[in-house]
Amino acid sequence: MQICVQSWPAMPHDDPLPSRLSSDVYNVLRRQIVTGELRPNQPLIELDLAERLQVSRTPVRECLQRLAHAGLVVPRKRGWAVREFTPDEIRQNAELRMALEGYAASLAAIRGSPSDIAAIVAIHERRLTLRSSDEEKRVKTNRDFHDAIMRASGNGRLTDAIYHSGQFYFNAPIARATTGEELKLGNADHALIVAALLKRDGAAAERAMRAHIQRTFAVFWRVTGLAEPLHVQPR
Amino acid sequence: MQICVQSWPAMPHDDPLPSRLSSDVYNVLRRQIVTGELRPNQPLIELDLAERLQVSRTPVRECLQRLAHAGLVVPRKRGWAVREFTPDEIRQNAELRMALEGYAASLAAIRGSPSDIAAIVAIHERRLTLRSSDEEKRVKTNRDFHDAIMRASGNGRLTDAIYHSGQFYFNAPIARATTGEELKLGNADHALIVAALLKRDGAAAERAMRAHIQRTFAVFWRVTGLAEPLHVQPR
DNA sequence: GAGGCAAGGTTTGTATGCAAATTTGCGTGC
DNA sequence: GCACGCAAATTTGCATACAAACCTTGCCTC
Repeated sequence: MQICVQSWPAMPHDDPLPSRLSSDVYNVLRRQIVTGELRPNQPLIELDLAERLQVSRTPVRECLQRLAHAGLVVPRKRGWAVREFTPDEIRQNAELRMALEGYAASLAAIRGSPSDIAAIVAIHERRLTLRSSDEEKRVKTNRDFHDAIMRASGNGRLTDAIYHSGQFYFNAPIARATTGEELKLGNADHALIVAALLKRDGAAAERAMRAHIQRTFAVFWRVTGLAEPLHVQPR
Repeated sequence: MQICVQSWPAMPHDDPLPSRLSSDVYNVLRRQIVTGELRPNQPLIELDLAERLQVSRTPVRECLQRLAHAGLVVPRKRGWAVREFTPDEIRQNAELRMALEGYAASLAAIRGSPSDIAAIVAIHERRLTLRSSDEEKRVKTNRDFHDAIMRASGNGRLTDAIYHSGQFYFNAPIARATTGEELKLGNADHALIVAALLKRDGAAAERAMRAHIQRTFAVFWRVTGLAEPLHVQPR
């Protein structure tokens, strides 16, 4: 087969099983769902997908099972369709991220090794020197920053869950928005998080991370023009 | 086919796709993994499973994809094996639950409807009247209690994530152990959570829930005889 | 002209076929 | 007795086959 893996915006949690076709199919379909190339509620016809990707139905079906488990695809009476995310579900996901990344930040502050913390600080400082025009680098260092904190938490399950939740931001037109303005605003928030980490103050780190994610999503609603659901602010 | 669905301890998040064979297979295999009937690291031979369950390899393969995505099964160079959970991974999962259920409790306190809260209180009080010998009812009301809080959080994504994480507690011999002593200690913890919910104090509810889960796992280590990993206490 | 029924075409859900790749077992040589 | 290597037997990964369920469409009837 010749699944055309053109270069695309790096995405977290690509899931390559050791040399298995269904894994390539998974990554391609996930990207197409997540970027909106496959529209919400669009029915997914196995044979169509198989022909487009030059594989048989078998890997496609296996991949659909995983997408369904990931929550990106929903079962219909017959077959599958791309899941549609309502604004409320996006809010719910933001809250999920606040729970997970907030806790990760708290663990990082408490038990991250000195070199873990140093790595986070380094990423933060590198980020401060970026020219505002270099969007790609900003996206990357932002991800690096959050990744480094997760890693410092010393909890792989938590990290997995965060990656998982990350699959939900991107649904058209979310991808563009979350990589756009949000990133310009982040530095002040990041500085607060870094300060808490350096003080080894878990509670402060958790608060700062939650506030950061919440602010990010406030931007998101504005940029996308979606109506912000009520109760984004839990406390 | 005649997958023998004998009565088993109720498990969260049975995942029945609308009338699909692979879904029954999924629930059976998940249970067998989680109860230890299928041992950690045991290779899963497709044809074996298919014959045991009286289905063909196709639904088995699809089900394995979902189990892999759930993290209960890991890919080998060739085929799959039951994932082995180390004590450290179990600790990580406990922390994940603390993050998720703690946040759910906080949301429930802040925005749960009066009837949501009343339902939680009712479950708690029913639970107080149970005879300690009635183990099955205790297990059930415990689950009801946690479920009701999740529901009161008004966040389905969070709820899903909690259910998901729930798949990991039970690995032999966990299931039996968690129905024993833990439950006796639970009532006092539950009372603290209920009090915070009634006061609509999100931060207190979150603290109480985290402490409850942590205590549960402290019991777990003792009962199972596994070595408790360091750093269970994050603050 | 509208509604219902039926027939045909899709599309799925499951089963099976086939070749490749890995593992197992045995024999041989050291 | 141990190690190495070759061959046979599993067992997978992918493809395809087949029947049942479903949807569409067109025709017939009222």
